[in-house]
Amino acid sequence: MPELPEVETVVRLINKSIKSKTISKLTIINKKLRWPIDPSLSVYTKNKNILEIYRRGKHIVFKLKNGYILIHLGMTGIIRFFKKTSVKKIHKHDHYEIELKNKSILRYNDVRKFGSIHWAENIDGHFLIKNLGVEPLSKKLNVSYLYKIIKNRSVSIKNLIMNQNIIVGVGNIYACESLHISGIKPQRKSSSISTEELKKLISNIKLVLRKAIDSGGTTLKDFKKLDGTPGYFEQELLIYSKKYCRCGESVKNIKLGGRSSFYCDHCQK
DNA sequence: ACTGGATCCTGATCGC
DNA sequence: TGCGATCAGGATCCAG
Repeated sequence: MPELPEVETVVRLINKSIKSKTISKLTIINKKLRWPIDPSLSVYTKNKNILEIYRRGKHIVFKLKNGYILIHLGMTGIIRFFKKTSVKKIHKHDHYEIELKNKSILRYNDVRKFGSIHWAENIDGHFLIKNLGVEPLSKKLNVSYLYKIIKNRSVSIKNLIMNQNIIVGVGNIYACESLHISGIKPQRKSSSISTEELKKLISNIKLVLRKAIDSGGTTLKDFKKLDGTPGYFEQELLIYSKKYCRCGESVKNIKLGGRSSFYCDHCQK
């Protein structure tokens, strides 16, 4: 489910929803995730104040006084928010929950178990964070930064912009969309991209992500619901999962790095 | 150092 | 209707 805009939306909604800033307890329901959940998380977070909740790449970060909770949603991670009094039943794929002082609860559910939760005393040194690339919506993503990287790379440009060590937050859908709008075929070798094309690509990555955040903000209101299978940005997609391009040409779907890659032979060079 | 492919897991959907 | 194959918005690990 989650690329940068979805994670950003979830973070904003959590910030908006939670009234109490104190964690009363963190309970592990099923520790089997991408990495087994460290039981110490419950100890470190008990009765701690939340100083800040923010996003880094596709990670959700809870900053506490004594360290950080790092949450990744994987493919199918969902965070539900509810009052303790209204919900008690544990659902099949629930993995942990964070209870706040005022009895509201954030509960994590993940069908495919590709998500994760970690404790980090020092976030910058954490193995999931330390090698992350630049935030795409920041000024750090610019032509000179990316040109230095692409000029010596033979990997496809789509896989390159999805590489979290280079740019964070861009996943399969938004990679396809950005390349489509930029008129670039996803399978092109990174080194073959001209500076003109790169300039276009960078500004379109930013554009697509911003638009998706905007629409996520208005349509993802029901993220509390477990069945909140998101359809938010879907209506705005131009190429991902489409049969036909706007130009009328049928859309091609090839595998790159094992992922479906949609493009239009006519509109993308 | 870089690259493509296999891999983790469950459930929905597709084709026969 | 049933059943196996395929696919899913992620990212790590591993061999070459």
